[in-house]
Formats: sequence, C-alpha cells, structure tokens
Amino acid sequence: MSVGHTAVTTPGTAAETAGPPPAGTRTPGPCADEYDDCGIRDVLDRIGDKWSVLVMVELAKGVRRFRELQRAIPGISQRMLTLTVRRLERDGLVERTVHATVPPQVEYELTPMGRGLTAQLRALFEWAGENHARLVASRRRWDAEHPDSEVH
Amino acid sequence: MSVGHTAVTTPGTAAETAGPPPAGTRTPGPCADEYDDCGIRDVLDRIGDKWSVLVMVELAKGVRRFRELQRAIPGISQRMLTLTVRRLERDGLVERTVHATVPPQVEYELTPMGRGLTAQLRALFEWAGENHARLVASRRRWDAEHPDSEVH
DNA sequence: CTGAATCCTTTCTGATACTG
DNA sequence: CAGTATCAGAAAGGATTCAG
Repeated sequence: MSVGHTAVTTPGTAAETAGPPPAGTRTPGPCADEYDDCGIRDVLDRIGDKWSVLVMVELAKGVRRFRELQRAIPGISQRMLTLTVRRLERDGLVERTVHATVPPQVEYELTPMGRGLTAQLRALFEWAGENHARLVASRRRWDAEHPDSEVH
Repeated sequence: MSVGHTAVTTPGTAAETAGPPPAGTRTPGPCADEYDDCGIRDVLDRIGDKWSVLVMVELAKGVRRFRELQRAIPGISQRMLTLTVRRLERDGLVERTVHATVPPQVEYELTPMGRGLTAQLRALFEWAGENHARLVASRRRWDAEHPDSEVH
C-alpha cells in the first residue's frame, strides 16, 4: 500500500467545511478519535507490505546475515530483501551491522523497538491461526455466490 | 501488496498434500515454525491495504451506511470504499444489509469475526501510539544520513 | 443513495545484469 | 557475500461517467 503513505491527494478540495480530521495529509492534531491515525498508518504500511513481517519473524529467531534471510524466506528476491531490510532499518526496527571482512558480512537483528512490534504482532498471528479457516470458508462461499467478480 | 495474495508465483499447485494451510503456495508443510504463514498473509493483505482498517475502525463504532462511511473516512473514493467493503464482506468480517427502500439504503456492520479482528488490532494501535514518535525520529535520522536514497 | 464500468497514473515487484 | 542499477510487467488507487 503506501502510495507515498498519504491518503488524500487533492490539496484544495479536501477539507473545506472543516471537521475533526482536516485531512490535509493526515490528522494534524493528536489522534482524531481513539486512534484513527496515531501513526497507525505508518505501522500498517510497514507490516502490510509483502515481506517485512516475514523478515521480522525470521529475525525474531536471532541475528541473521543477508543470505541467511534470503534462504529462510522462500520467494523473496535479492532486490526486495534489500529494500525490506533498508526500510526496517530506517524505521528503527532493525539494526544492520557491517563486518569489514573479506567476503562482506552483514548482520541484521531486531532492535528493542522491533522486538516490541513483533510482540504485538503475535496477537494478530494467533487470531489469524484461529480464524483463517473461517475466513477462507467465507471467501469460498462468497466467490461461489458471485461467480463473476473482480473483487479479489 | 497482495499480488493475488500469495507470495511465490506458482498458480496451479494448490492443495496437493493437503494440510491446514493449503495456501496458494508458501511454506510447504503446515506452519513452518510458530506461525510463518497460518493464514497470516491473508490477514495482512486485508489490514495492510489502504482503507480496510479505517473502515473497520469506523464500523467498530456502530452500524454505518455507505455515505456515512465515506464521510467518516476523508479521502476515500467511492470506488475504493465499494471495493473495500466488498472484500471485507467476502472475508466474513463485515455484513452488508440492503433495505429495499426508495432511495437505496445499505447498512454495514462488523460481524463477530470482524469485531474479533478489530480487538486484536487494538494492541497494534496502542503500540503505534506509543512508538510512532520514535519511529518517525528514526526515519528522519536515517533520511538525513542517506540524502540520496529511494528507499521510501 | 449506492453502486458498476472505464480510463489513466502511480507504485510495487521481480528478473536480470553488474560491482566491490 | 552483499549489494546496486535497470527495466518491464502487474497491481493498486483515483477520477470520472453512467445507472438502478
């Protein structure tokens, strides 16, 4: 997702009548309601991408080198792994350590903040594990009732 | 994200050996480690998109009509709201009720499963609220140290 | 009001080739 | 090993138009 990580595009037409969330870019003041934003968007953009969670899950097991990560995450390309760890590093969730050895050796590990996030994700993982079957069933049912639909 | 909601490409090869997470592809056997997959991908694909969470958060406050949702979520286009609620409905997270009145009236509300998911998301919201400032700070620092970078 | 259908632009990913 | 640089295809998102 992301899209530059800002929702509203139109600069003018947006907030006119004024309301709780002026939505120029995102809620300017503190969280509109109980949360609404609160930076949840930044977090969702990170965990919502294709590989970040998998990388964090792997790093939750311990320090890993670039190649180790790639081998541990089937399907990820070198390019995407690089981008993913860079973004995680940028957000302060992962720390990158370069050892100036002959064959370059770079190690990645979760920062305290990164560990904090993965801890919060567990609740989500558990829920997913418990409800995935139901979700898939619902999905199949819906697809059966709506043969021709692009909503996938 | 998403990409057909399965990471590794291979299309056909669905459930062959049969197992808890037939998953389009991903981890061969059941959940590799503690989670890895377990359907977490489906969940992340849903909450990771641009609007689903905002819609669920709004619906967590009560039943809402289409226009009410759109007004409550600044920036969302009619098209995206339609797609978002449809996908949530497909996954069994939201229920759609059509009232055959003169001006069409359609109401949306979270299903028990939908409420269950939003409950799990609160942990994430709280974490985001507590760590967003730190994350943004880290981001600014990183950007300052890497003037020319596309990793955004 | 509640959508469905189009068209078009932006963003994301993956494949490939090259480098210190 | 650990990246960087390109490039092309795929997918997501937005604006607009039309309809029940």
